[in-house]
Amino acid sequence: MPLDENIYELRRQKLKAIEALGQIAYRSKYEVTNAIPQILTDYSGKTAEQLENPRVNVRVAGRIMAIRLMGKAGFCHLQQSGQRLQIYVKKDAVGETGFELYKLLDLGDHIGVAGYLFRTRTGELTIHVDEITFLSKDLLPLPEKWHGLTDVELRYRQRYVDLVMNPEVREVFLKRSKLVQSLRRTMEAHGFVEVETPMMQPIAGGAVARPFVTHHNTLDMDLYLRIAPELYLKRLVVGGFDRVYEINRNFRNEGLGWRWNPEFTMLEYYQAYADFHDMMDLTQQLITQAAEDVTGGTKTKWGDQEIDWSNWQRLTMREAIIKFWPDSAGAKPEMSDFTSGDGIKKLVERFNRSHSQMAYDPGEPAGKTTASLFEAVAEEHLTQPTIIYEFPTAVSPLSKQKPDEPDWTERFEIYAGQMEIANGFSELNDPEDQRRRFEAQLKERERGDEEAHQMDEDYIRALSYGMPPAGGVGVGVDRLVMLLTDSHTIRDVILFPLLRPEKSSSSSENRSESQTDAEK
RNA sequence: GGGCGCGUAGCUCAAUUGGCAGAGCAACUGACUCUUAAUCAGUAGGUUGAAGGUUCGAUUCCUUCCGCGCUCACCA
Repeated sequence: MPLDENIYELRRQKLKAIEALGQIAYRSKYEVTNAIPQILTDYSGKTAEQLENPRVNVRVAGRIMAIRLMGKAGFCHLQQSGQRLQIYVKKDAVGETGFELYKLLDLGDHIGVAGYLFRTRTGELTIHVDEITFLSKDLLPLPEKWHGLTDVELRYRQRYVDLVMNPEVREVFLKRSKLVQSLRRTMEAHGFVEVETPMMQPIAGGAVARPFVTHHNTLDMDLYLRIAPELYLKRLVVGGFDRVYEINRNFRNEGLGWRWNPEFTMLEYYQAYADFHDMMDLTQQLITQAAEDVTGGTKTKWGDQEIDWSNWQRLTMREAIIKFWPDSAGAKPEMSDFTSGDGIKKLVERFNRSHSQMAYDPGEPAGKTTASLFEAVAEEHLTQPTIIYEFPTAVSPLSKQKPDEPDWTERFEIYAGQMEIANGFSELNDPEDQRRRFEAQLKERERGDEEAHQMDEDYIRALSYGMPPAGGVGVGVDRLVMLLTDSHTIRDVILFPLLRPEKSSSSSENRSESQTDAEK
C-alpha cells in the first residue's frame, strides 16, 4: 500500500505539471473523427502508398496501454473499445511543449491525438501525431502488462480494471448483450409484449426457493424480493395479455456456486391457448436462434466438449432415468417402478448402493424422490440440448396435471452442459386445484421445507376470474450466456457478482482514522 | 456449513531439512528521433494476510482468526 500511495502522489504531481503546460486536467469533451475500431476496419487493408495520397487526417482518443520513449520520439498504443492503435510522437512534429507533455504521460492515461495515418518500417498502421490533448489521468498503476490481472478476487472486485486489461472479458459481456437482444427479437417476432412486474412482493411466489426480506417504512410491512415473476405474469394473462414476457432479475437467498448467484436474470414468457408442447417448440427455437445470433453458428465449445444447438433430444423424466441408469446399479428400471412410492424407494436404494449417497428423506412425497433420483442419475449426462418432460406433481405446484396420469404434470425442463437452463409447463388454471396444491405445499412447509410455496389468496382469486389455457416458460439467461461463451462459472457472466464485503482494514479505515485524529 | 488448497513488492511469481527475502514487469534517474514484452546503465520499493506459540533463528513448523479459490450438500 505505501508504494501505491507513492505512485498516486507522484502522478498527482505529474498532473500538476501537465496543467502547467497549458492542458486542462479534467476537460469536458474531445471531438474525434474516428473511433479506433473504425480506423482499424477502414485502413488496415491500405498500403503505405495509399495512406500517403491522399493523406488521411484523424483525431482519435484512447487509453495508453503501452508507452515507449526513445530520447526525442516515442510510441504508444491507445486502446478504445478493447482495440489498440499505435501512435508515433516525434519532438519535431509535436513541438517542445507537446513533447514535454508526452514525457509526463503514464500507462493508463487518456489522451486525444490529431495527426495522419502511416505505416511504420515494420508495417504497423500508426498515427503520426501532430498534436496531443490530455484528457484524463490514471492515478493508480494498471496491472503488469504481460501477465495482466489474473487474481480472481481482484477481477471481480475491480471489474473496471479487469475490463481494461482483459479483452476476452469484454467479449463475454458484448455477447451477453447480443443474447438479450436476440431473446427480445424472437419474443417480439412472436407477438409477445414486454412488461415489468413487481420485484418487491408481499408473498414470494412462483418458484420454490428462500427469499430475501426487506421492509417498507411508511406502510410498515415486510416485503420479499421476488424469486420469480410467474404469478404476476399469469395475472396479466387473466387480464387479457395473451402473450407477455419479462427479462429481469430474480433473487434467491441460497448458496453461491459455479451455477448460482443470489441475483440472476430470467426470461419468462406466457402464451394463452398454448400447452407445454407448444412452449417446448418455441423455446427450442428461441435458444437455437440465440446461439446463432451470439456465436454465428450452431456449435459451441463447452470445455473439452462441443454443444450442437441444432440437434435436440426429448425424453420424459422417466425415460431419462432409465436411459442413464448406471450398469453398476443393476437392471434398468421399468416404467412400472415409478407408479408406487415403494418402487421408487427401491430404485433409490439400488442406486445408492452403487453410488455416492443421494440425499433423500423417506417421509417426503414419492414424486419429490423421483425428481431427486432424476438429477442424481441423469443430469451429469445432459451435455447436448435436451428437453426433459413430464415432472412429478409433487414438485410442480403450478403445473397442469397429465389427464391420464395425475401424479405427473405437463412440465418440461431444458438441459445443456449439465445445467438446467429452462423450465416450462402447461399452466394450472383451475383455482380449486391450485388451492389444493398450495395446501399440499403448506404441509411440506410444516414438515420443515422452508422453500415450499406459500398460499397466495390473491392469485387464486385471479384464477377464479378465469385464466385461459396457457403455457409458460422461464429461461436462465446467465446460464445461457455461460454456455454460449464457454464460461464455467456464473461470476464470469455477471459484471458485478456478489462478493463478501471488502475488508476495510487497510486504506479506507486508515483514512477515516486519520480524519478523526485531525478532527480531535 | 463440511473437506482440500492458497495468501511473499503495485502486478506475475521465486526462496534447498528451519539459516542474510529475490527476479521480471510497473515506478524513479540518465542515454537513445521507427519502437512494439523496446534496449542499455543505475535507484528505490517488504511488519512475507493478522495474532500467538515452538526455536539460538520462522516466509518455511504448530494453534487461532481473516480473506480467496476449488469441491460437497440446499438451490436455477
